[in-house]
This record gives sequence, C-alpha cells and structure tokens, in this order.
Amino acid sequence: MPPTLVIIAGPTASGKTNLSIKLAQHWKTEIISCDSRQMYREMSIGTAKPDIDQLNTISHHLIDNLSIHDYYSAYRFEQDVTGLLKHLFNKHSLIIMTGGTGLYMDAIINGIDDIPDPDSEIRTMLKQRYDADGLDGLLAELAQLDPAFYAKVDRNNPARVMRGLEVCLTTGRSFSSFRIKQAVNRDFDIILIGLELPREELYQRINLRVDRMMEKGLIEEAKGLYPMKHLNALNTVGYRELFDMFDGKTDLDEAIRLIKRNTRHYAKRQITWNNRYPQMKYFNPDGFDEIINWIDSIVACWDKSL
RNA sequence: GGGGAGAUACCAAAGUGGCCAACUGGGGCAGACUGUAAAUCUGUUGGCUGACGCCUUCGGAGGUUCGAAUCCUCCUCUCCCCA
Repeated sequence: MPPTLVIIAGPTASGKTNLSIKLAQHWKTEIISCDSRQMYREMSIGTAKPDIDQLNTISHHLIDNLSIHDYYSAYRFEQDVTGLLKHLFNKHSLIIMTGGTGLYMDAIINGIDDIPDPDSEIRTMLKQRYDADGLDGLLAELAQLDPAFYAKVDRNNPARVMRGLEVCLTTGRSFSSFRIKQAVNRDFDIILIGLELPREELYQRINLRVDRMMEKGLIEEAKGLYPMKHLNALNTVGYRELFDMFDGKTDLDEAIRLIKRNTRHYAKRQITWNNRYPQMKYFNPDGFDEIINWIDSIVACWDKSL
C-alpha cells in the first residue's frame, strides 16, 4: 500500500472532528489538522478544537502550535505538513488530515508556489496607506509594478491588491513572476472525502454549536483576548462579534445572532471552495462504514496496480 | 361605543399618477479566491427566457384615467388612543 493521505473536508460543524477520530481509531493512525484557527493556542472554545479527551485518544498535529502573535501562511502550512508527513509515514501508511481551511488544504493537494515572505514593514505600510487613502493609489501602483496581475485581480478586493503589492515591493519582482502554478509531485496518494449535510440540518448544527460555545464560556475567553483584538488571528467569527459587544456596538442577543449568521456564511464559502475538487467523494458524516469501504476499495485498487 | 393610524415581495421598510417588478436593510441563494483565508471580495433574490421580451404582483372587489402600489367608493383585517 502506498502512503496515503485521507483528507476529510466539509463545512464547519459538519462533524469532521468526530468522524476523523473514529477513522483514526479504526486505522490506528494520527490526525493532522488543517484549520487555520485551531493552530492558535490562545483560542479554544470559539474554534471548536477537539477536547482534551479526544486529543488524548488520538495524536493530533498542528493544533496549538502557534501563538496569535505569530506570522503564518499557506506556504508555511504546506512546508509543515510535508515535513510532518515524511516522519509520520514511517509509522503509518495512512494519515488523516481534517479541517476546514480550503486554501491550506489546497496547498497540500495542488501545491503552492514558493514566494518569499513579505516584509512586515511593507505590509504594515500598505495597510496604513489603504486605511488613509483608499484603494486607488494602490491600484495605480500595482498597474505599474505588475500589469499582468493588475489585469486579472479583483480590483474591488483590497486584500488581493495589497497582497500583490507587498510581494512586488518586498522582492523587487512582479507578483505574477512567482505565481507559476508549479506542479507538485507528492510521494503519497491523496483521497478526498467531503462531508455533506442538508443545508437546513447544517444550519441547525451551527446554531446549536454556537449556543454550546456560549455555555462553555466563549465570552470569558474573548474577554481575555480583547486587548489583542487588532491581531489578524482574532479577526475570527465568534470573537470579533463579541469584541463589538464589548465596545458597546451591539448587545448580547445581536452578537449571538451575528456569530450564527457569520458561521453560516463561512460554511457556505467552504462548500463553494470544495466544489473545485471534482475528485472529492461526498458522504454523510454518519456514514462511517461507507467511508471505510470506499477508502479500502480505492487502496485495494492501487495495490493491485502496483 | 367614539377617534386616529395602517395593510407593499421571505421579513422589515421606502415609494404617493407614468422614470416601478418596485429604493434600502435584514435573511436567503450563487460565485471568486496562491500566502495572517473562520480572512477578503462579487453577483443575485416574483414567474418564464440564453437574450430581446413576455406574463402575474403592492390586503379584497369595483371605479376614475391614455396610464394606478400611488386618486375615488365599498369591504376585510391589524394597531393605537379615549370610553
């Protein structure tokens, strides 16, 4: 059997965590998290991390490995995961990766070009320019420095425009010149499993989970992080709505309403993202046996062809 | 019982004779996305159509008008105030 990475994808609250742990127990293997927020050790309740028992049952990687003050990126994730896998495949022929961060997942599936980390001062400067003067000046500069990228960026999207610029300004080269979509050859196989629920049911689960987070003390957790609210890691559903409440912009009921709504929106974006993978095979999160059978059948097929 | 206000699309709410299939917000739906991505951005939301366009809408029934969500009459319902 060739080394195999089974990726469990699906929108938030679709049951990825529980299912992955059951699968990991079945195969006696380990789990790599693919979740941009569960990496931060300062956040727990609002990111729906696996609980202590779950973490003790199965060993998880890339959870609590960062501080909210740290720099991180999809490229670093790709480096971290490929490094980890090299090591883990010595112990297991099958590894599970679970999580909802589409871009990170994509960095593993399709690879991601090697682009230098941006200079943090340049990043800050661009943000300040944007806040002060808006997008027009930045767009004009981007058109100069990288006409090819300028031609296809979404010019309404400040994040995209600033990203292009920060690379141009940091490296002295055009952003486009780095974005070559270099094909990757992984020395392992990937099986993509998507979890799917009727929309209505998914939304119910989301609403319920938010209520549970509140019961577990999300407000307290957010309160502790409030002084750092400007950090990007804290620009996260469940936290920023509470920060607004602390600022007196909303009351508690409204904050909860918004957390639920924004989580639903987030789930929808994840579903849309996953649609880009025609090879993704969808299952109901309760379909444990079907999933096992499906994966076994694929692996058996590969074994035969070897 | 008397007086007043109002009924608009999934919800809220503008519109007060033609520019209205109807502002706006919410909610929904759909999409883009190679770097802090739980982020950031876009489209759409009466029906049919690829499109031109056509059809049915603004509580109900009539009426006035070349033309009505908008004016008139009656009816139904809701809300508020006084009793």
